[in-house]
Amino acid sequence: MDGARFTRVTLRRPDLRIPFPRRFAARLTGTTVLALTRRAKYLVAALSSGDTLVMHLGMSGAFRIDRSAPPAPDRHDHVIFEMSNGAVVTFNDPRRFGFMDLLTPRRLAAHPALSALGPEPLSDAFDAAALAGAAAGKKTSLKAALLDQRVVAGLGNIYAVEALHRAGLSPLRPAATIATPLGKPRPAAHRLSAAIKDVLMEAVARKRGRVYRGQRFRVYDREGEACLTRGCGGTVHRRTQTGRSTFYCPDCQR
DNA sequence: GTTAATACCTGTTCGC
DNA sequence: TGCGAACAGGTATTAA
Repeated sequence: MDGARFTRVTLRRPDLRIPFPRRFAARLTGTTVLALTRRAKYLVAALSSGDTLVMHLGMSGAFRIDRSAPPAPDRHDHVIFEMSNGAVVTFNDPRRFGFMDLLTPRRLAAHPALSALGPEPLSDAFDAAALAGAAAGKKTSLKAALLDQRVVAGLGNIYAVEALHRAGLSPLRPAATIATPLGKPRPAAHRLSAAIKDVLMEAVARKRGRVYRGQRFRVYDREGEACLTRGCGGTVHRRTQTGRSTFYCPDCQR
């Protein structure tokens, strides 16, 4: 998409999860994509107009790229970008949990979610020290801290649960317990930061990110089943934390 | 300032 | 079989 220009933008409804900004299509049309990047779970397109197109797939969103005439849109094709290079980019989102926004430089800099994002989990900037520093002093649970995008960017419920299980850490323990009073990493912070990287790298390698149900995890969605930790013999439990399902083994996750 | 709870949305699954 | 309730996800918003 880099270098391509929006020749036509079609909105097939006025909103996704939230309304499109005013004059969305008009402000995009004629601008060129200077760079397309990702930050946390956001897709970010820097535009020749100076604005920034921010896109989020929610949980069921997907882009389809057609190099020739696209098929007739179905009822979940919500946005159609026709590009100067001939590509037609269609955003499809059955559950409509995604969203798009078009930010001026001023609004981008002041964006409360984007500007406060923590480090990318697969980057060198994310390690035990960074994790411990972010968790130190927090009053919330370790699980809730992992879902806080200011602590680590882009981790979702399933992989937070999987990483805690792999690290042998209880999701219920206070986040601050992985750090010393001075914010230095305890052994738990080393195990957890490594587990997060492992879980994400394996997920990327599998390239099956769209399949949630039916996919087998080590602990997620396995309530009542045997814990898979070697030599554990425990049973997977389930509970709700901050409105999201947590799966864990009380025997091997401390 | 921090943390928790709610709203948003609809395809799928579950229980009666 | 059919129907309605519950559920899942991430973030913006509101409340505590």
